[in-house]
Amino acid sequence: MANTLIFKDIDFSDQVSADFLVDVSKLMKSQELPNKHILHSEGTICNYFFIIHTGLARAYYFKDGKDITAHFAIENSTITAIDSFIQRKKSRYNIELLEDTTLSYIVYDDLKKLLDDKPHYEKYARIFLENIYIDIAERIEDLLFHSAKERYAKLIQKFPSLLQRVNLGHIASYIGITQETLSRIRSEK
Amino acid sequence: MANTLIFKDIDFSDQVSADFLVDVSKLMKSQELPNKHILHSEGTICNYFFIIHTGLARAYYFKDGKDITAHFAIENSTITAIDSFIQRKKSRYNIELLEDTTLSYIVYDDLKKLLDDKPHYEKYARIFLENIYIDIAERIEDLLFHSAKERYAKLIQKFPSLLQRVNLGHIASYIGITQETLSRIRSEK
DNA sequence: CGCCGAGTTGAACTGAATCAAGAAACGTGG
DNA sequence: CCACGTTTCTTGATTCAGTTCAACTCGGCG
Repeated sequence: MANTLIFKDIDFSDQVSADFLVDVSKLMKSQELPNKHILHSEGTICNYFFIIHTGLARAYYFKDGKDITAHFAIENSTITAIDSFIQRKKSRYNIELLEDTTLSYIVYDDLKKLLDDKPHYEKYARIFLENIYIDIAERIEDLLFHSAKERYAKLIQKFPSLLQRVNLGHIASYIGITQETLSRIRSEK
Repeated sequence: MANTLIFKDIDFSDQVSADFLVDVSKLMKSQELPNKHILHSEGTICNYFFIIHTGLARAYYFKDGKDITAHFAIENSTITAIDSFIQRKKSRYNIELLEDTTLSYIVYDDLKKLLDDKPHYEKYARIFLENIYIDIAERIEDLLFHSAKERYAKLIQKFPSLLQRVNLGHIASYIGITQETLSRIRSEK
């Protein structure tokens, strides 16, 4: 059943009750969208929480004119303009598809209503946030203590397919280095 | 009333209902503890969530033998070994007091029981995590795009008192630079 | 008085950025 | 299916921020 896979990427589904999955599923809509499709544009409030079933998306923003990737979402991963989705204010992120993609999404107001109606579901929102918090804390340590080469190696280990599917420039900005440096790292091994 | 200040540091109290604060307060215990007191030691599971009323604490860990500060908690701030408190596994963090401190704490099991008994309180746990997530995401951007000098300036702006109260070595490791570099930054202005 | 932790300063080194120029791959229209 | 322009990737030379290692200063405090 596809629903049980919804949160696979965040090791979440095993912590979620069946009734929650059923209720969420009812609110979710599916779509197939082509490569390069824009899921969200900066400067607007993001009202969608996306789950990628097949394909690939990335969240990015512009820093001093440079395109910086903040997040990749591969199969069975989630993506949203998290700043905006949480804080209900204009987002600095854009989200685009990097491949033809099938995805589901839930609308913020529907999710909010569900959580208001069934407050015991808040627990799962909490667990989701706990998980992404632990993830992001790991990334900080990565940036503080690992060299460009190590960060690249870790990324590829975690998402082996990314290298074949994504521009080097996007990977480079994701791990906080320039494309030239990434190119050199790749060539030396 | 002290309770309404509990979560001041995370801009949280305005989002919390009075009944939640009352219930939490009942579970909290207060203590006065001296400078250098160890609140938590690495390798153990952390069962406490601390709120600093007066004084100062820091969470730190050892990386290649070096003492790295991960978090400071000043007045009205919260601190715990977040990895352990969330995941219920041994922590890599130590938490120590840097000044004589008065604090309150809540025990994990009590908090869990409260959330189980009154699931609608989960909402506040969620909001707390949303807030610290946004904070930590900001720190990532800081590390990616700001120079040592800029990171130092931002920290001092955010916590002006820290400079007078904390060793330079702790501040340096918190912003991801060596003590020598921090010393040079400080001398040049 | 002498020690000790904390902070400073200097010199050499290094990982990665920047700038610039080519090479390869890609896709779009004829 | 080829040709051409655009985007992506590589390579080289130079520069720079920050590290490392080492020595030195300063202010307390037993």
